[in-house]
Amino acid sequence: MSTTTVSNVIHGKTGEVSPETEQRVRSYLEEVGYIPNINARNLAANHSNIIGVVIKTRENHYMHILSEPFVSEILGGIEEMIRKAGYYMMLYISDDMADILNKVAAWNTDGLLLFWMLDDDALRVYKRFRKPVVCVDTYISEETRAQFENSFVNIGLEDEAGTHEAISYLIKTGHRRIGFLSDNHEGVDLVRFRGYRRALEEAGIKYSNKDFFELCSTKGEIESSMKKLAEKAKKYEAVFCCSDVYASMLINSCERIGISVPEDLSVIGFDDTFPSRLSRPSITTIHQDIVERGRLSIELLLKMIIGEKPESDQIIMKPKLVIRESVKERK
Amino acid sequence: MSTTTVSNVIHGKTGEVSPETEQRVRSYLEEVGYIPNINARNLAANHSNIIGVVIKTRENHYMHILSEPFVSEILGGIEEMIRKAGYYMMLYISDDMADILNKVAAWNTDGLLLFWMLDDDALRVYKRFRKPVVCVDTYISEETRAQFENSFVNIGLEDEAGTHEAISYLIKTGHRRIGFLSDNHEGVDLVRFRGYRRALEEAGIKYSNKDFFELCSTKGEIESSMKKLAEKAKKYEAVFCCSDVYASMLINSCERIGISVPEDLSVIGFDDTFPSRLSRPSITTIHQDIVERGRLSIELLLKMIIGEKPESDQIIMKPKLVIRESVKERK
DNA sequence: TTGAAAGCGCTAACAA
DNA sequence: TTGTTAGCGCTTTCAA
Repeated sequence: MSTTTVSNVIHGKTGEVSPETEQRVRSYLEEVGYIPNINARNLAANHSNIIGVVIKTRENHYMHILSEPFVSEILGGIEEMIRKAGYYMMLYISDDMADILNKVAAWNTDGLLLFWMLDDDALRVYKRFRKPVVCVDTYISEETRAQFENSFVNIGLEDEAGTHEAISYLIKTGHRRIGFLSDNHEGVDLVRFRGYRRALEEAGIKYSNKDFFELCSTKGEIESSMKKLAEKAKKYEAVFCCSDVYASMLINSCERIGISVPEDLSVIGFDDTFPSRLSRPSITTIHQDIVERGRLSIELLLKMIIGEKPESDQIIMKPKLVIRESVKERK
Repeated sequence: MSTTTVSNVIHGKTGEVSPETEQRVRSYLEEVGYIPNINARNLAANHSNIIGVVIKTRENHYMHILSEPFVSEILGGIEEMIRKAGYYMMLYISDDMADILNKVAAWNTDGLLLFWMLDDDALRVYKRFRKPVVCVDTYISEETRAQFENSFVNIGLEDEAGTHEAISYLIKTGHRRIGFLSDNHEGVDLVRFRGYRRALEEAGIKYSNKDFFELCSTKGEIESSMKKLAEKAKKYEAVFCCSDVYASMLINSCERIGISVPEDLSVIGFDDTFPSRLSRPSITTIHQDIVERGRLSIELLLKMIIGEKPESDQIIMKPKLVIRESVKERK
């Protein structure tokens, strides 16, 4: 009963082992309560069965990134998929690229899922890592993508079109003074902003910088910031919010100062996360299938890990408008 | 420049290395961009720098456990603490004890954080693991605790007293027909139920089995189940809910069938998670410092990992009532 | 202060 | 079909 034989039955390579031996080995394993040492296995096999999930955060955000409904929902899909495939998930949360790069290199996981990374940061990670990488919500140029040597897929969303649809719907239902609420002006939110601008332009509605409702989302300031924006909303007929949570918070702030939603102000959200259904009025929003997107990203990553080349290095999912109660038709 | 020397400077044992050599080693490390291989290190040193976080789930729950506000908030505190201490977090989510036991043994993490585990399941894990364990929200008998050989701390909450306070408050504000809403009847919720019963008894209010609002929280059924409970609530003056999310959902269901909160029905939640502030009316609830509890649990675990014996094997935190808008004084 | 060497538990190539 | 053996990259003991 040599190590090879034992190793073989452990890994189910029973074609190479006689049934009797296999049985013998199995009962022995059972008897001693054998548990493989994962570190040793990983070291020898040069893989880890770990998928690293990297989330780049902003410092001093008003809530921990794991509490963001979008994040917790997509992580749910991701975690489940990883677990069911027999892999382990390791979370790297950080706002520091150098830190991320080190951890990624040290652990040498089998694959990496990158959230909200900038174009060239994603590339830096890959240069260091040189194993399969899937990006979520990264706007990445074709030239950059080409440098990933087929070990890369970006899985995104039609943010521009989705926002355009939302704004067009507002315009169609009689709104003209429409604000755009966000806490930043880059990445995903920037693209959504473009969709907003395009919809306005197409309807011949002038945009002014004032129409950008810039929320300060840091810890001590978000409430007061939202309060100010609610005041400002008095002059508007509708506000598009870059997340359902912000939409929900805006509705509350408005109701508190006597602006009734949707009677006085229409509010529209994005993502169709849990809060949009929990809010009252429930929130009209742009739906995306978050859990499915999480699952799909892992599915793709897993395929690359076993050596399959992805069919395309970019998958862009389509969101769609879900009409609930927070938008009112105006004459 | 031998391996030992290099290893010594990496680990800061510079007492054993001459300054010149140290400098030489450091610049070499810098030059080649040295990154330690974590698996090799762990194998040799027989530790992992990983803290395992085990969450035992119920199958077919209406939302992924990571999306539960309580879970995501406490994980936020946990993740942050683990990261800042230079450790890594590995999540094991499962509803199967055998599975959990195997993973725990295979990975041989430095410590384990156990969520909502039953008394003897926690002990089984320890018997297998034999390293520091911290339990969160586990009701565990003194005899069981004694078997953990000082490598154990339970960090709980005064669930009974908290609920008692909530119910007493309802009674004081003029409510008598008070329901208790939960989706199970064990562990934490069972203890809360006892607090509810005690408060009723002390006020001389009779309890009937009908006063237990049992929510079916599985995927396809939660909405209809909540709807039924809202109907049932017509006969009540107040309902205590075992979570803020349920309180929020109940409020919505009630409003939809014309029961106004708090005018017709008072609703009280538990935990003081984000939804209690996001709801309208905002929810009167029992506050607990969730993030702090997460941090504290890791702090204790870390201490045990470096060999300190915990001062006590049980830390029970105190919740407190937060009065918001969902309870109305009745004459 | 430095270096040589054993060994952590496993995989996999190769030999028998 | 089974067994032997050389690493995987690191830590640590012991000798120089």
